[in-house]
Amino acid sequence: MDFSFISKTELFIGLTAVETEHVLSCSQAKIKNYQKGEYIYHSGNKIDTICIVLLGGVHIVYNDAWGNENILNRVTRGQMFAENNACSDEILFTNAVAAETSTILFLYTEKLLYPCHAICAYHSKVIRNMFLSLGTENIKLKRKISHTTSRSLRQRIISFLSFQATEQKSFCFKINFNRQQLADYLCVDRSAMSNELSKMKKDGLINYEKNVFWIKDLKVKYGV
Amino acid sequence: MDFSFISKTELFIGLTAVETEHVLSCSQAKIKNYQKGEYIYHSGNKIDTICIVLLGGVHIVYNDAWGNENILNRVTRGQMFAENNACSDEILFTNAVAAETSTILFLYTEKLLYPCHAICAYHSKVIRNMFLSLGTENIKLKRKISHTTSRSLRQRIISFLSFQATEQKSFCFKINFNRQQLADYLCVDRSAMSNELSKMKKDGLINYEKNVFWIKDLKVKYGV
DNA sequence: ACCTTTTTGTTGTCAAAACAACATTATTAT
DNA sequence: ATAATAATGTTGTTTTGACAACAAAAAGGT
Repeated sequence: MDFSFISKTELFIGLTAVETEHVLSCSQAKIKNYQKGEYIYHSGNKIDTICIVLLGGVHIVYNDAWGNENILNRVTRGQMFAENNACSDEILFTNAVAAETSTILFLYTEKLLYPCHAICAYHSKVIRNMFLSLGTENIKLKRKISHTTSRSLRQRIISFLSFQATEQKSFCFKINFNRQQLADYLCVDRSAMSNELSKMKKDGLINYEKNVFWIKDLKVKYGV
Repeated sequence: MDFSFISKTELFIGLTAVETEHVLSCSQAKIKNYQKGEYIYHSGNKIDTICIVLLGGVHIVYNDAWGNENILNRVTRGQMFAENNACSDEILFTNAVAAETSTILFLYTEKLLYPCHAICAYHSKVIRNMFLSLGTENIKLKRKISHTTSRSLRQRIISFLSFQATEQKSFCFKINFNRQQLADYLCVDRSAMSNELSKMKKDGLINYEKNVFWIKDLKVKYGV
């Protein structure tokens, strides 16, 4: 393992190669190789490791429930990914796919971020709480951004509903927003949104009754 | 200080009142009282403390460069605020104002989140890096959301330019996006944005030349 | 200097979505 | 049960901003 290189990445800045090696060994870091196209993680799952690209490149890919694909980001050598999910208990809403033959370093949050010698157990718990808080909030913010970047009202709704389906692991699910709250969340007008929902129902894309929604028309592939 | 209460807040979950007291004393936590309307922090500054509301309530307020005010959030008893800025080196883009007579607990990030006994100094550095990373990302995400929640193109531009002015502490500043990048960031069409910029120039709100912008006409309110 | 490519600005058209106003259906209280 | 209130759906009008197509200016290369 190239500790010198790793010690220059964002997470290990300030540590020497030797110190980095020490941390990695006591954190049970793991390395794995991926062929182009192989999945590193899948949307809908939870993870407990931070990932760093040692070789190659990774695409962070978003797939909605109707199968539309969108590459959100390309992560290259030295860059970290999945760190927010690794710090929270939220499910992933993207897939990570090797864009080419790649080597990925996996670091267990549990080992890496919570001091190994529990000298100051109180602090350790506070640190844990804080990471959980920041990580979780980050995920929620990213999710909101991903649901509101589309310029079209229908796409925003699709994005939101797709996530609900993923989260609840079912194409039939209940949402916790009322219409006004959902409109606010998606940054759109309530009546326009209601109208668009009607149209989507007419078009056979979805069905709903009150706050229960069904995603239909799934001839199109879903989530791989 | 009501350690029992504090031990039930997000940051101290899992700690007993006694453990919480221990952490707070070794973290040099400070308490301060505020009258209604007093500022707890100001937009444009940096902070090194996490804040928790012990009594009263706090408004997180956003002011754009033209003076329009917008209450983004109300933080009540037991809730934490400013934690992301405290974990990053980014400037605040909101003000925190006491909504009523309030008591605020200030916790130094430095003392609180980096273990007091430097038994495992390597880990300590990694933790620091990780907090910096998560906190900074958080701020950037929030900033983007705040610039894109407005439904109007002009308001989005105003929001973005206002922040630039705050960040660069000047009503004349250079932006690091080209037009296409800015449009992507604000989730709008480039040509529509260019057009709106022209109109804003005609309306005397701003002036610009290439990537240098001036905010003008600071008396006029907009978009009320 | 010249040509090529990229970036930015301008204009007109059109569709999408905001907005307004009201109808209908739930929900809650009395 | 009935009235009152809130939430949701529907329709028509108006406005905004996306989109397309092109012009002008700037940047980069030879």
